[in-house]
Amino acid sequence: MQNANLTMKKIAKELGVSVSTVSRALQNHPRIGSLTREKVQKLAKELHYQPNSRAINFKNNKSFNVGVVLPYLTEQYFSIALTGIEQTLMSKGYSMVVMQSMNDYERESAAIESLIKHGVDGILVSMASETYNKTHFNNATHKVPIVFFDRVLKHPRYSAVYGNITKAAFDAMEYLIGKGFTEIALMNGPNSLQSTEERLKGYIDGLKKYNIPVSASYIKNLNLTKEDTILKINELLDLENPPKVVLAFHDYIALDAMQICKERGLQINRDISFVTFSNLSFCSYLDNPPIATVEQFPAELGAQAAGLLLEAMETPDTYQPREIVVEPKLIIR
Amino acid sequence: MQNANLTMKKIAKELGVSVSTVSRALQNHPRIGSLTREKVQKLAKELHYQPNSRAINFKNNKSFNVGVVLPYLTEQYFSIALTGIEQTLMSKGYSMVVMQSMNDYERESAAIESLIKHGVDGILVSMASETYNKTHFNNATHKVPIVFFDRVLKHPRYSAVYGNITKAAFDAMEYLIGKGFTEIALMNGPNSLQSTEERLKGYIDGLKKYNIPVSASYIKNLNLTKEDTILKINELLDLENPPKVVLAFHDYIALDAMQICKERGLQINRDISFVTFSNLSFCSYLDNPPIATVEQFPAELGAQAAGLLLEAMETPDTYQPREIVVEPKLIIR
DNA sequence: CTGTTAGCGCATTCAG
DNA sequence: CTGAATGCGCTAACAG
Repeated sequence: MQNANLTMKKIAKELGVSVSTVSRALQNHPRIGSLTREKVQKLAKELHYQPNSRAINFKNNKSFNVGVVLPYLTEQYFSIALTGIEQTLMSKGYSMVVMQSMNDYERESAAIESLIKHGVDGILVSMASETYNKTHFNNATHKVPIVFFDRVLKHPRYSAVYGNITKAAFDAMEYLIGKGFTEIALMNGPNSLQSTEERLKGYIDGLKKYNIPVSASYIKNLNLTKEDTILKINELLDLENPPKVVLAFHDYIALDAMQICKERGLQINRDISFVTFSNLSFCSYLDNPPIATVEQFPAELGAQAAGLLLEAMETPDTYQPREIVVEPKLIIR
Repeated sequence: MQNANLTMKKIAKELGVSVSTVSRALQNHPRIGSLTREKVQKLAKELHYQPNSRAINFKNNKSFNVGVVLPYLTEQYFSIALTGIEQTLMSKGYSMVVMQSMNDYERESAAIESLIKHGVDGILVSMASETYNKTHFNNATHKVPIVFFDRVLKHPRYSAVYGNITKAAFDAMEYLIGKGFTEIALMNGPNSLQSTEERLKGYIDGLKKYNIPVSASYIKNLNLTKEDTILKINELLDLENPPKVVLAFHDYIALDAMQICKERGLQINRDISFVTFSNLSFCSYLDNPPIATVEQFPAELGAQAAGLLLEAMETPDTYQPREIVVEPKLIIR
C-alpha cells in the first residue's frame, strides 16, 4: 500500500542525500554518480514514487490538458471528431477536457471560461449554432491559443480546420441534376453558421450552371431542432410543386424529415429522396437510405485541428494562425 | 489587451500593499479594510486579473478535473452517459477528461495511468470488454477514488452504478413468451462483462419459469466486433431450428444481425424479430425496428456515478464505497 | 559529482 | 487591519 503523498523530500531524507540529487537521479541528469542514481531509482521504484503532477504543472506553467468545446457529444459526427482529436493529442502526451455547448451561446461562453479557469493549455472549438457574439473567444485567446474545427470562425486571429462545403454542395447538385432531378430543395442550417452560407452557394451555383431557376420556396433555414425540421419539411411538402429531392444540412435533419414524409404517405426514394451531409454509420442500416451523402471526415478535421493547436502551444513564438481545408467526398449509395 | 501573466504580486506593487493584502481582498476575507478591499478589487477587475489556476491546484492539491474512461465515445449509449456525468460534475465546478479504451485492456490501463499523471481528482470507469486484469484499478485507487458505471467491477473496494440487467432480461423474456415466442436466441456479450452473466441469468430464468427447455445452441457469446456478430448470427440462422426472435446484447449487435438476416432473404419482424438493450434514438428511424428494447437510462447511470465520485472526493474520510442499482425499463414498440 | 539556494503564485500563519 | 514569513513539490542556477 504505497503512500499517496510520497515526495522527493522523503526519498532524500531516507537516503541521506539532498532533494536535488533525487531530482537529478530521477530524470537521468548527466551530472550524477551512477551509483547514487541507481540507489535513488531503486528506492523510488520500491516506494512507487510518482511525481506530483500538480507541482510540475505549476512549475512549468503547463497542464498538458486541452479543452474541447462542441455542440453535442451525442451527435456521432462530433464524437468521431473527438476520436481524431484524442488520437492526435495522445501521441504528444496531452489529454482532452470535453464540454458540450448544446448549441447555446451562454453554455459555450461558460465552457470557455471554465476551461481557462481549469488551466488548459489550449482550446479546440466547434461553434454553437446560437453563437452571435465572439467576445468569449477574444477574451480567451489572450490566455491560450484557440483553434476552430468544422464549425469555424473565420478570422485572421484564429486557426480553423473545415471542409470545403461549397464544393461538396455543388458536387451533390451536379450529381442530382445529372440524375435528372430539377425540383431540389435545400434544408439548410441557421445563418449563424459559416457552412450554411457555403451550402447555399454550392446549391445555387449548381442550379445556375444548368440554368435551373432558383426558387426561394425551396430554400429553408432550420435552427437544428427537431420541431423546426418538422415545420420546414411540412412547408416543403405543402408546396404546389413539392421537391423531388432534398439536400439536407445533415443526417439528423434528413432522418426527421424522412419520418414526416413517411407519415404523409410518401415513399422514400420513390416519391422523394434525400442527399445529406455527414455520412453517419447508422444510415447504412436504413431500408431506404439517402441516395448520396457528403462524407466530411470529421476525424480528420479533428486531428488536423489538434495538430495546429499542438503547434500553437509548443511553439507559440513562431506559430502563425492559418486555415486547413479538408476536401469532402460525395458518396453515392 | 490584458497581461496573461498578471499576478497578485504585480497588483500589490502597483498599489503599494503587500501580496497577502491583495490575497485577502480578492477572497473577501473578513479581516480587511473595506476601503483596501475595494481598491484592490477595482484594480484587479480593470487589469482582468485571473488567479493562476495551476498555482491554486498545486496549493490545494486538487485540480477539479475528473477522468472518465469508457469503451467508445461513438457509441451513443456512452455519449449519453457522458452527458449525465458532465451535468452532475459541472454543478460542482468539476470538468471531465475523457479517454476511450476501445475495449482494449492495454488502452484502458494506459488511460488510467495517464489520468493519474495528469492529476485528476477521481476517475469514472466503464470497463473495457477485454479487461481481464484489475491491477491498473488497484494501483490507481491508492491515489484517487474510482467509481464504476454501467460496465462495473463488483468489489467491496469500489463503488459502482449499474442497471438491474437480470431483471430486465427476465422481463424481456416474459414479454416474448407472453407473445407466444418459444424459439428465442440470446446474442450475449463477452464473459468478461458482468452484465453478460446477468443477461444469461434473466434469459434462463425466463425460459425455466415457463418450462421452455434451454438450448445451448441458442446461446452465443460475442466479442462485440462486427465480424463476430456476423459469424454468430449466421450460426443461429444455420440451425435446423433457427430462432424466431433474438435477444441482443445491445442495439449495435441487433443492427448488424438484422442486416445479415435481410441479406439472407428474411424479413425482419415477420420471419425473425429482435429485442435489444440500449434503446438508441436512431432505432426509431428503422422501418422494422426491434419489437422491444430495454432502456437502461445511461444518463442516469452516469449522473449517479458522478454523484458518488463527488462524495468520495469531497468527503474522503467518511465515504463508504457502495453500489447503486438503476432499474431499466422494457419499452414495447 | 553533489549540496545549497531561490523561486514559480498563492494562502495562511504569525507578528505587529 | 496589514505586512512579513513560510511552505506546498519540484527544477535549475549557482557554489563548491
